[in-house]
Amino acid sequence: MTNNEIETKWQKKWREAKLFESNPNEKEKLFITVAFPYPSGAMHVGHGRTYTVPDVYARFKRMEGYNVLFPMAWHVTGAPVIGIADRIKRKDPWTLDLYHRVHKVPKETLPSLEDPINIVKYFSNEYHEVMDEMGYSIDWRREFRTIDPTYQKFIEWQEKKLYSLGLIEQGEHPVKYCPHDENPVGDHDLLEGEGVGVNEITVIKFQLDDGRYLVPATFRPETIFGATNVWLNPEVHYIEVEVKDGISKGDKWIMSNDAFTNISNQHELEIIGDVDAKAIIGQNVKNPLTGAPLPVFPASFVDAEYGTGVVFSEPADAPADYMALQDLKKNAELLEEYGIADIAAKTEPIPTITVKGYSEIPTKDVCERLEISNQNDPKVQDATDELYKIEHSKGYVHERIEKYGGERVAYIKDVIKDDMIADGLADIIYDFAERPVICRCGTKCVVKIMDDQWFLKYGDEEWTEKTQKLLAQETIIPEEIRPNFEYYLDWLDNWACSRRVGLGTRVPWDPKWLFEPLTDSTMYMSYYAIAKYLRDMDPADLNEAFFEKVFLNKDSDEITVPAEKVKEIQDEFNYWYPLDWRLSAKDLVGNHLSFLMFTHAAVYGEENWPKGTVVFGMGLLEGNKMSSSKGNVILLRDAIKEYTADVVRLFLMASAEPWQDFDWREKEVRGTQRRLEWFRNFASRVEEIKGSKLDLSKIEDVELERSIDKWMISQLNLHIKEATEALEVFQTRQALQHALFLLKKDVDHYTYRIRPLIDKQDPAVIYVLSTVLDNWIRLLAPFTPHTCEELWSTYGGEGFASEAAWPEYDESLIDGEIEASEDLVQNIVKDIKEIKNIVDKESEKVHIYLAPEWKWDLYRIADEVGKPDVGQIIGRSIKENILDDKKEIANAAKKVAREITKTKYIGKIDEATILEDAKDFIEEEIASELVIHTDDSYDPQNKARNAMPYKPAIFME
RNA sequence: GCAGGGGUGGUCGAGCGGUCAAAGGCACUGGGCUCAAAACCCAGCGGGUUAGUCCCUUCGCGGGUUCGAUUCCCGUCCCCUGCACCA
Repeated sequence: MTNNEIETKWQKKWREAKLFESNPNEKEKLFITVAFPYPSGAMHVGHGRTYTVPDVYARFKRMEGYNVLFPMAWHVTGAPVIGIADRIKRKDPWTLDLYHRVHKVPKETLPSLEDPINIVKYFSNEYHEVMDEMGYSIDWRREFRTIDPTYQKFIEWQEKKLYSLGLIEQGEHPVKYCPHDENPVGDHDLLEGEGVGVNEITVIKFQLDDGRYLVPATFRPETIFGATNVWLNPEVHYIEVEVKDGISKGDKWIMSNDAFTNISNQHELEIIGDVDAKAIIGQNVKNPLTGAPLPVFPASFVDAEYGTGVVFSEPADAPADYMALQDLKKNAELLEEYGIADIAAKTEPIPTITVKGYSEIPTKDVCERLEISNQNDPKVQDATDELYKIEHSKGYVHERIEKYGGERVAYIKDVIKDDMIADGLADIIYDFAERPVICRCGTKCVVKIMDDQWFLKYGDEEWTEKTQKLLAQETIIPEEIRPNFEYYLDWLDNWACSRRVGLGTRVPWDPKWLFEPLTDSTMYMSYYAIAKYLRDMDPADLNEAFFEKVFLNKDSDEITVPAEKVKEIQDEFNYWYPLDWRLSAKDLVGNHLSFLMFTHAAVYGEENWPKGTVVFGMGLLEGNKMSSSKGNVILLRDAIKEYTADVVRLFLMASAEPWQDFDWREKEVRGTQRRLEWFRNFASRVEEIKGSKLDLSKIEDVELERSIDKWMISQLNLHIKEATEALEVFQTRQALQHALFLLKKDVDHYTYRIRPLIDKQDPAVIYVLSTVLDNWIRLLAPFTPHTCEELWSTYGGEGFASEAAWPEYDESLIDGEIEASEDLVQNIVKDIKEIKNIVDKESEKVHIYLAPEWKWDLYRIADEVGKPDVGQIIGRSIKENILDDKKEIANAAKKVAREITKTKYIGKIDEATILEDAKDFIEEEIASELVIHTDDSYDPQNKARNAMPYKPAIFME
């Protein structure tokens, strides 16, 4: 049988034994969940890590005696698959290639993915299979998809609950939007413009004499006091529109045709007709705040696509305006064409913002310093950035300006904006911070205002406070990210929770909307707890009254389910809740994980608040970020075929802690594979050494005499202890460091040490190795369950390894003296070898001298003093009279003072016995005869006085 | 910009007041096993020096606290992640 076949065999046995179907019982429960996948593509090794961590923990806890529930389901809600299906339907080559080549969907299956439902079905089925192939200990009876009718009933209840608590309200919101798809778009829907923000821009209304408005858009409403003119670009197509809604209703605005495309998604606008920019240039508009007449001038830097395509000029603080004004004054042809020579000559920057380190006209300083030549010079952007930043943070409104003069820019700009809006002098539009923003369908995106959007009020103060309380009582792993959570909970504002397009559950009180995916996934752990009942029930029975009773114990006569059934379901919920651990990736801290906390805080009492959250890092592939869309992934299924599930699991758990980024490097994976192979070989070697059938359930007890045997048992217990403690807090890497790598090192050392006994069927060796193996199989069972089951059954373990008891360590067997003993032996060997290396002549006999009693006293005293204080050490030693020769004491004390900070003092050890015990080994290692002296009766070269505790003196003859 | 995290040897990555020239892996070097290779085992892996020693340099950079700092404090430079309507 190949290793892959062995794995399949055990998966089948587990399934047949219903090993992971968890029902309430008298044991202590443990409920662990991990963010369920959105199955829009194949599972890769990055996902593998995400789901292996909870599995390892679940298996570990099961072995510790807990009744563990580890469920799984499919988050199929949302819009992305709609877009994917659409692109497959349109035969978009990039998408087809991605799904065929990267996600490995067979060619003949591809056409069926034109239906979004089939995409999520196809991949959730695949996920399920691959999770089985990975050996996950999931209770599949609780599997569901988020569009199952029963789940939708649950979501309806949940959201109505929040609605009734006043935590959902209606409002308006700007979103990135694709006019072609008629749907808001997220970053992953974009061809270009990922991460581009949406900015709010103030539109200031400058009225022409005929009553129409030029409507420049600006980030800097405070510079309105320095406005000298308005710019239009004669090359741009302008139109006149009538505003049909909002605070500017009835206004007639002039803007660029390109701007209209965007703004018409935010305001209801009616096109009146084209406008000839040339006819307006030269006319005057009125500064809405000061009433001053301002001329309209031509400028080429004006971008038709940005804002409104109209710009007001503030040459004192906007470098582009300053340069455009300079350019205009020099351009006789233009001045003549529009008959604006006189007025242009009179137009000068007006000091408006004062900022330390700059003159009254900061643009002049900057443009001259950067040697900007004209308005289309790319350096204009640098100048603008510099001034915007410095004036925003350190600028003040000029003293000459009434009402706002002397105020900080950062503070007053919003005041000025709000004042103008209140007075009907300004309005708001939204635009992208950068362009272009292009949808995957190829259409340019716009900013649209969704005005009957539903919001979850995560900005609500009381709710936030309660959620902070929930967070405070949770265990967060790693603890360092707690401040992140605290920050996010406060920062989160109202969340648009409804969508028009996608898969999902309809808003019960406003069915044209669907709940978006981050909203219908905040409480499903509750659903898991009872899912095994609901799957066979009639959705019609799952009314609000039912859920209120099950989750919140509220009685009602509207419950249609038989009372005893309700009771059973309710009991199960109460058994599993609260959730013990929630696991999810780092990038969900600011939304999903926080939302989960909000929802639980709102709906449940403290007794049902989640108790712990674990946050994951990302996956790298040979040092590069893993990404399906870039094709830079290894599919989990391929990895299993290549290396087996156990190797994949082991590598993922050993290469990094869960919250760190791991790096899938083939070379290291191969190394892991060899390590596991070594472990299997070790098991068979133990049987070989025993010389007869190995039965781990019947290991014969042996009283250990040799130090090295005790040492091995001590190390075993130490590693069990360390691994257990690490695993308790999800440190899978640290746990494996002990449970596999360091233990292996020690076993290597042990077998090396006892190698002359290896084929002598020494009872102690057999006992030690059998005991190691017995514990070791169980220690690794959570990580490499298939291999461990196989070894367990081969070598006589009882029942499933998955159900065996987690190894217990015996603190009393972890023996510092034994450790020190072995160190002593190793150091002697090392020292002798080193001396042999330096002195090139061969020696037949090596004498070693042990430290006399009084030096041990000295060491003890130094340890009591605790710091390298030679005076104090000598003083105390003399007082205790450890030796008559005070000079000797002083000499040794100096040495000890230095040593004491480098050695751990564990008390006196019986060096003579230890060395005698290891004499054969040492002699073989040094290839000489060894003579151990406890006194200096034979000491021709006077070496004995060098002896110190833990460090005998050496004389080579 | 705001917030959070981080800079360790050829490399990945532990350590977070003394036991640290710094765990473990990988790479590399020497040795064993073998006809040979892989695997496996032993040893070395900053520099110099030595009867097992000691010295110098080193944990981004510069200061400080301490008998003692990779570990604590201050400053400084650099890097990564998140900043939303999206799974």
